[in-house]
Amino acid sequence: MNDVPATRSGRAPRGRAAAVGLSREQVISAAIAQIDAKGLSAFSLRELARGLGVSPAVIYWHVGGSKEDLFAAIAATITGQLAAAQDPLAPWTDRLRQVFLAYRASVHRHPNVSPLLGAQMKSNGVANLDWIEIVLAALSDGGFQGDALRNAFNALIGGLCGFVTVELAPAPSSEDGAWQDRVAARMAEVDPEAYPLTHAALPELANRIFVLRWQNGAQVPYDDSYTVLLDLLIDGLAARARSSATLETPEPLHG
Amino acid sequence: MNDVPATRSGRAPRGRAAAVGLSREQVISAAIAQIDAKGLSAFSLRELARGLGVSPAVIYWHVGGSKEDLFAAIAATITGQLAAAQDPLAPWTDRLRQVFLAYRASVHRHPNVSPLLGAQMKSNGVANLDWIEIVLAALSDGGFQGDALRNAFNALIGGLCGFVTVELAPAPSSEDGAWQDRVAARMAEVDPEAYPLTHAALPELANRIFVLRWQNGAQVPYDDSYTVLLDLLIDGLAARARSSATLETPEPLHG
DNA sequence: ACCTGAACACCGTTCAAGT
DNA sequence: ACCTGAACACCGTTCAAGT
Repeated sequence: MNDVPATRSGRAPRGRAAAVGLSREQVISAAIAQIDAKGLSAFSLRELARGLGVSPAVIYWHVGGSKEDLFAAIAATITGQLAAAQDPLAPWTDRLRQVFLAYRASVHRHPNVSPLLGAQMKSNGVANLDWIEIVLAALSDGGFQGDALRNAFNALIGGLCGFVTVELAPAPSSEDGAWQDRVAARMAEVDPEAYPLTHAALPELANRIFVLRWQNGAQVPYDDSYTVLLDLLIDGLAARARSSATLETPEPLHG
Repeated sequence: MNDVPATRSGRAPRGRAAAVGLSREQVISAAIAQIDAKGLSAFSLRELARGLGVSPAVIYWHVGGSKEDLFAAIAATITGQLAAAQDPLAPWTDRLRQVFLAYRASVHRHPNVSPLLGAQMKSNGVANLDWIEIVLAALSDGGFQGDALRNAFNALIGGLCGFVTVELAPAPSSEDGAWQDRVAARMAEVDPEAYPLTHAALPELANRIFVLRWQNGAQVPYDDSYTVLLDLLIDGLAARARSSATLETPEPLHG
């Protein structure tokens, strides 16, 4: 509603503070920058403070609580602008498609942050209401109510956000060539008698399917697989919506 | 093939070692037990060593490398028996259903370990080949080849394993009632003007859908939502399989 | 209001040394 | 072969104290 204050209190900093002049937003975006650069496992509050040229205690003052709170704030920042790229006049199926394509795109902009989104509930809890409202509205327009609405919502969020989480699961400490080599070597040794299909698929699928890969979705993105998943879900929901006027207990006709 | 050795070398331990007599398997299952009991964030190698009454260095000796290697071993243990409950004579759609129901069930047996499965690639890499072979064989029987096979495989694994990962995403440090209260309070304050559908859905959906919840799938499991996701995917794949004899470049008719 | 500096109780990992 | 004990370089978090 009002101007975003540059400092936590909204007043101009004075004295020694002016020389540092840190805001909560700056702390958060510095944290994102460090995670982008070095990976989540290399990130620490002390390293963040060092990068900002500041005492470790400062982080706590600005962001409050604990490391978990900072992570939650980061997650909220990244999923904060999902509602923007949304055409409210499009058919409900298209709106779902848009929103979940936007979700994946925004996570791919900061792949190292990904574990904070799908795999930590505290970050989940902050997620913005606009996004939820869009998904609920679309499903509602599709005729989903009650249990059917709940299950459709969960299947979409769980399946699609989950896909992105798995896609961007961090590999062992960045640039650990030894691990990549070992994975590749193990794949070369797959027994063609015991695992004929896996063996046959390897030349074409190695490093391009989950489980049989040594790089994650930041290096080898799964765009078309995600599209297939999205289509399967949305087409399936649309088919169910068509097949029954109301998907849950129908309203009484004269009530 | 041969007997599982009680010690790393396969020989009986002598001297001081006999009094401790630790095996790699014992270390791993002790680790799983501790994670089950206290959660992944409370787990540490030193705490594990303390629980075993042993020096921290022992863990490294048995499991090799680093904490990541122990985590990978834990993941492999948990996903290790997926192939067992499998009926190879069932239709390919049923085989897929069985395997992914078994996957979720086995992760739910150790919900606190869940982040190691979906959200860490090193654990992924070890996953057992039997499982992959089953999924590839089923899809192959369904007629999928080439890119269609790859995308179907990724959509299934990413969507379904991802769902379970999100479902079991750990909540803030166990028993943090303050956080749960704050989430519940925030939900009660949702503006009915700005978010009409979210507001209307809250009484029925609070704590039963992703994002708007304060407990994870270990306390509030999403069985039916998972079933819906599984049906959407398998039914969708079956429909695509029917609609085209071969899904990829067809074999020449007289080759 | 915003920041420093020191302190506390922990980590993961390595390595010489024991038996 | 298997284990101990000590050591190193780090953490997250808190708190009195400064301006």
